[in-house]
Amino acid sequence: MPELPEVETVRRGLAPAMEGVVVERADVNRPDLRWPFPERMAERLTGQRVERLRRRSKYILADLSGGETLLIHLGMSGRMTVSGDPLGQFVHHHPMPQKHDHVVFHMANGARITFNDPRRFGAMDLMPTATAEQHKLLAVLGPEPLGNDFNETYLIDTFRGRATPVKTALLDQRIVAGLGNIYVCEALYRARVSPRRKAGQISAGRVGALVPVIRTVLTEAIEAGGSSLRDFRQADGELGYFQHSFDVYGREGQPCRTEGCGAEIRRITQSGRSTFYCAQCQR
DNA sequence: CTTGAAACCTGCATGC
DNA sequence: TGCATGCAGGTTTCAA
Repeated sequence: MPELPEVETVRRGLAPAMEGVVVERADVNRPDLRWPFPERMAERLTGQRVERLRRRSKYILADLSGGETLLIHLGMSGRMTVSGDPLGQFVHHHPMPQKHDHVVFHMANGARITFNDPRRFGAMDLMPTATAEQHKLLAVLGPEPLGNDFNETYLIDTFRGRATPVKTALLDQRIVAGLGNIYVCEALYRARVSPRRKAGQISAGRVGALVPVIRTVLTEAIEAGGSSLRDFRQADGELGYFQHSFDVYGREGQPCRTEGCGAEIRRITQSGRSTFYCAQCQR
């Protein structure tokens, strides 16, 4: 499910309940998600204070007082829920345990963080904070799309000579880390670039123009997530999933919203994923 | 090297 | 009602 904006929203929602707070207990209800949990994970978390919650791409990183960092990935269906926060920012009491509640963190401030993931494509791992960036899963990632290393020059250079469709290229986390199927479709629509176009075949000017569009699409989504954070505090405490208004994603057969267009949004399959676009506007 | 397909797993909507 | 099919916001691993 979650792309960069959703993961950032989860991080921001978890922060007030977790940062500076000791993990009193961790319930690990099964041996693995996508991979086995790290050795003695529950014990290694117990008694640790969460110093800081960070995000890298779609990963949440919790730096712990003992020098280790907990890495969390939500996969396709991972969800985090906060309950019982004593400040009353979240749901007051704890919900009934649900199917697929795989890990539960009991915080010393009374907050309870529940990780639920039906498909179990998510992951957790522990590593030394000092070398976190060298973790196998993080080392292969390209630049953050909202960071300075992701710029016009970089993208033009990286696309040069590539035969792969631009849609597939932007989905490649080694090129830019954090975009997923929804926001790639939305960004290409806004940039009026056809998802079928080969990355290396697009003019430098149009490739460069993708950079600010990607930034805008992600930033707007993060802001929408921020609004949802304020709203759901008295709701169910689930973080990260908020009301989206997409221009193309999931709108197959519906009219293009571009002024004076109205063509039907199409769905095609590219490297096994659905792509939504307007064949009229995107060239 | 690049590119594409398969694999991991459950749930839900749709159609017969 | 059951059952089969196809789809889902991700990423690694393997094959070509």
